[in-house]
Amino acid sequence: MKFAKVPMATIVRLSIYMRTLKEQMDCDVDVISSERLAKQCSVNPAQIRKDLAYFGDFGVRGVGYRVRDLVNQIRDILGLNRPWNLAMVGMGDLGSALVRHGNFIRHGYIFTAAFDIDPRKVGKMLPNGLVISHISELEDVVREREVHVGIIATPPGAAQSVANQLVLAGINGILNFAPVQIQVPDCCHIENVDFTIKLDSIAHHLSFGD
Amino acid sequence: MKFAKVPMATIVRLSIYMRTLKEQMDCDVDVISSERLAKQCSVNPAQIRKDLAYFGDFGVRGVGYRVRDLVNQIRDILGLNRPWNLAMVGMGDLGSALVRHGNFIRHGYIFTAAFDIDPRKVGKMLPNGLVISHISELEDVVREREVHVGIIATPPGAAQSVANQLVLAGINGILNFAPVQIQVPDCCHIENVDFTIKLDSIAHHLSFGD
DNA sequence: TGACTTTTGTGAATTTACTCACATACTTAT
DNA sequence: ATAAGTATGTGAGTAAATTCACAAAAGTCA
Repeated sequence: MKFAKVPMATIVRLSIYMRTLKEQMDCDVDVISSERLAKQCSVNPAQIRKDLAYFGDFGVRGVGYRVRDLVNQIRDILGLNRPWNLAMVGMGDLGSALVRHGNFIRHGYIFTAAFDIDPRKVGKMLPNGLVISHISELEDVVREREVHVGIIATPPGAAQSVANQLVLAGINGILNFAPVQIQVPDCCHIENVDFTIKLDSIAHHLSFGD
Repeated sequence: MKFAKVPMATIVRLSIYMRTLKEQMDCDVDVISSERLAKQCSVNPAQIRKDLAYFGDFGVRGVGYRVRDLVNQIRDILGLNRPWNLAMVGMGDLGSALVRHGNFIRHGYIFTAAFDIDPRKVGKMLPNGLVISHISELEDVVREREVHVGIIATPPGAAQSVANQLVLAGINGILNFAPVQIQVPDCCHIENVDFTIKLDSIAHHLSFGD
């Protein structure tokens, strides 16, 4: 195992590898080569081997990688071998859809809180049993329910203020769906999910080729 | 204006610059320096100047950039000076929320079609007047309504098949919300929106610091 | 007009990331 | 036991992206 600085891009790719490996597991594939995995993930085989080499020797020469073992290794590398509690802030169309979306559960993430500023929504129970809290209670509820990651799905204008409150409540990880650039202190890691930016890339591509 | 190869990352940043510049316009800011814009976008000022320099000289030395002009310039660079028609495939929770979401409209994108495989959903009219079509009609409807970009919000298992149909219908741009790696021919540009991957990055970060 | 301030545009330096190519190690078959 | 066949792990080479640092250009004010 080495201790060189790991590129951020490697971490992202590890997630992709894990997802693809899980699919393979479902198809009863026991062992996979970097070449085959690479094809499925649309990356270079050497890239995969190098990405994994940052963290140890997980393969068997002449054979490949044992799928189940590698999934577990990557799970450990990413820190997914423990529960992570999420809080959704902003229960509009998008926020509600995301909370209901099975994808978070499937990957081991659990919503333990949901907030909205609209008093009419507060108190309502979601299909998963979660009750919506008012945003004024954010700090208390976040601490009480040990929320690790805050998800922002508010209108753009409210996003920065919500982020501030989350940071104040001790949150160090934010997933932001609001289409604004949010400023957070260094202690807090923020990731943006911004589909209009992705659409813009597509528009550019359609307009001007590569 | 130069003709060097433009990094993909530059295109993504241009979207971010444009969004931030629009916010500034709303605050009646006429002129902005690369330094100030950089701070708001959390990038290096030289990065901004270099990104813009790929496409021309848009600034005034000693002054900065005229906000309104720069927004227009970036709009042209990204190919957003024309309408783009979208089709949503998969009208579950997420797909429905996205179609209702104001963010696409605000950026000039228009949904001209929506598809689902569930016969009970077909024929229903959405708030914006759009009627859901059955996925079997995808090719015809896509051509008829001149859809430019297909958005996939189906369950993972259906995503690849939907992508194939979209490509067959002549679509060259896909925005994929399904958490699977989709293979498309080179003629088609695909962007993935994958929030569990982003969450994994956050989990890693929370577990192991930087 | 000319000195001073500001901020762009950009070549050069640096940092970061990716790919190649091959020695190494493991399996299988004879 | 040995040779043949595969696929990993990695040093070296390549490519790409970012940041630095400063000359050039525009504005301001005496």
